[in-house]
Amino acid sequence: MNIKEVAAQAGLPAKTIRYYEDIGLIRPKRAANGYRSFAAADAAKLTFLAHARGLGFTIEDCRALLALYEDKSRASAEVKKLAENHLDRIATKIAELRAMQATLSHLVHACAGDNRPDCPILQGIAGCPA
Amino acid sequence: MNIKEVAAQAGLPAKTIRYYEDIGLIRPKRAANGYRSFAAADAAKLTFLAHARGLGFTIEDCRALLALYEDKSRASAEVKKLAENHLDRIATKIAELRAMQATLSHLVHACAGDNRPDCPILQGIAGCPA
DNA sequence: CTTGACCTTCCCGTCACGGGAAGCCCCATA
DNA sequence: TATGGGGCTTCCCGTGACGGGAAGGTCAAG
Repeated sequence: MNIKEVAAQAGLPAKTIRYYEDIGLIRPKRAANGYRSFAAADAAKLTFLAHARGLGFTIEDCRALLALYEDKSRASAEVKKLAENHLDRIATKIAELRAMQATLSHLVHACAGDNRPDCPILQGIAGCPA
Repeated sequence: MNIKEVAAQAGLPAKTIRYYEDIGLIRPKRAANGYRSFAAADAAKLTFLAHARGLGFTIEDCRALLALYEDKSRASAEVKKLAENHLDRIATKIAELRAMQATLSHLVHACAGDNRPDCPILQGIAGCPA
């Protein structure tokens, strides 16, 4: 399987797959002409990576998850810890965004948005610490 | 006012202030010894920038907002448009994070987290497209 | 034989800075 | 006066996770 086909299967750009090889997440074999030759196991790893990245895990998290995925004897407690830490990060990020959203939508609501030069949004940004 | 003092006032690292000068957001004068010399107007701009960045605006948004802030004759409609676009981006980002959160917390809930080697989280990542 | 699609490596650009080196400058204290 | 310790300057590299694009090899079809 060449790179384009595995890319379509995994739902990743070819560039990303080359990058994943660069940083050691996958190790596809090479054909005689130098082309990467992906086995079914490579495709499965790439699909796994695509999903894990889609869930927002960092590359280093993905590296750890992939190692746990490959090593069937590992306990699931480690996986759960990684996932729970990531859930914490997601929750924190959502809270930050919601704070921004609250402040900003308040300012937008106070702004008439007409041709008057004085704008409550600008004044809010200038004066309000968040 | 030297850089450290204005940094404390604006709530920004000195490095960030130098960077903002590099990319043309501010233009502080220079003292005879080459030190940056910040006037009150510079401090106000930096405070404005710190708040706008705190609300999640990109640097280029901040550049536009700063121009509008400086140019008192501009209409507030432009500001409102920028802010509303940013609110859209925030809402989109929150939605993405919430989708990740939903999927992942579902998987975590299904995982006993004990010493058994088969982990629903790993299987979920391997099999589920998001 | 040529064309066009595919593949390769390599290098630079992204965004918004942070770290750290090398080297002035200024003030206070011994 | 020497010296020490900050503070200031510029400059360059690194971050995360790739994307764009150049230069060039390879393959299948017509």
